[in-house]
Amino acid sequence: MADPSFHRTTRQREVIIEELRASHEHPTAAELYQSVRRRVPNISLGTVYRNLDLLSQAGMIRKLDAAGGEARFDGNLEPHDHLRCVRCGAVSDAGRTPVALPQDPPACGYRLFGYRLEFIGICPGCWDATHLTKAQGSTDNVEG
Amino acid sequence: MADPSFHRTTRQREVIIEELRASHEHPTAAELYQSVRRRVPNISLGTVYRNLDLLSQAGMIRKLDAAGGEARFDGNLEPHDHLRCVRCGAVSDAGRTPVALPQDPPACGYRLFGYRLEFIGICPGCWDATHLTKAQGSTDNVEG
DNA sequence: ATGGCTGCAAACAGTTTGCATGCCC
DNA sequence: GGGCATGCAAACTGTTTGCAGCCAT
Repeated sequence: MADPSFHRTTRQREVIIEELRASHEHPTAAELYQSVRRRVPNISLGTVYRNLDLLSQAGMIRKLDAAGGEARFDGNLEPHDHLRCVRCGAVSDAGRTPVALPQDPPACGYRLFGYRLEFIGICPGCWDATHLTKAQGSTDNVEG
Repeated sequence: MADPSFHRTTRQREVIIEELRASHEHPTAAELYQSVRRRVPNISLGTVYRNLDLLSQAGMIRKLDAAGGEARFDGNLEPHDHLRCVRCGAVSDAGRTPVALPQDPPACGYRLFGYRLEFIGICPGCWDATHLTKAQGSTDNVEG
């Protein structure tokens, strides 16, 4: 968990990066595992996790948050924001909305170097589902 | 997980809300469990989880994300942003930085109703630790 | 009294880790 | 050849859930 300086180039690692870069769906570790498995059939889930961890610490991929649930990963390093569906947890890309870092943090004392902006809403699929069937209202509380 | 209309008033529930409202530290479920336990000694962790879930679905508290790790909870319903320490995971309050919701979502089709803004950085404590001892560089990748 | 709520503990899901072996440098 | 990386599986952590009894309404 410490010095991330030197890394070997293994087939597993290459394919993991490729698949993640190719996907725009912000896959979970398990999802990525499935797609990588098609090209490296006997890769193990543990290896996927180990590499995702390594790569995100090396700054080669981004790790997204998810409350209690599964982490999602993003191969797109361009600064950009996300749209998250409160209903199904899907994450879509959005452009970058510029936000100025707080310059005069009264007493926060934090060294800031970035921000994470996520728009909260309901994705088209879930919206339709809700408005066709009289669906249930399981909308975990939203911040905003 | 559905109809959040009617809830009873139990001592456990009251204390959970009170402790959460009183804390400005965005405690995890386990941390909250500890502080509630001082007033309701034989409450169970399961009850804490059940209530946190209920309350957040009722909109009475906020549930914060945490990648892979523990969820944190916020009793402050005022719209506000957060400062998150990449090193230790601590979460502090920040004011509200106004951000306009994307008005012309080209093809996103999302129904948006809020956003979540988190400034990423290193908290005073971790910063000091890093600069006193030649600490390790475990900085999970940051978004922004 | 009635059914939502609780404590307890077992079950789960996602993630991490130890170990022996394999393969990149 | 040396040591990082892998596959496998067990271990862990955080969270959820089934059940029998309790208590607010």
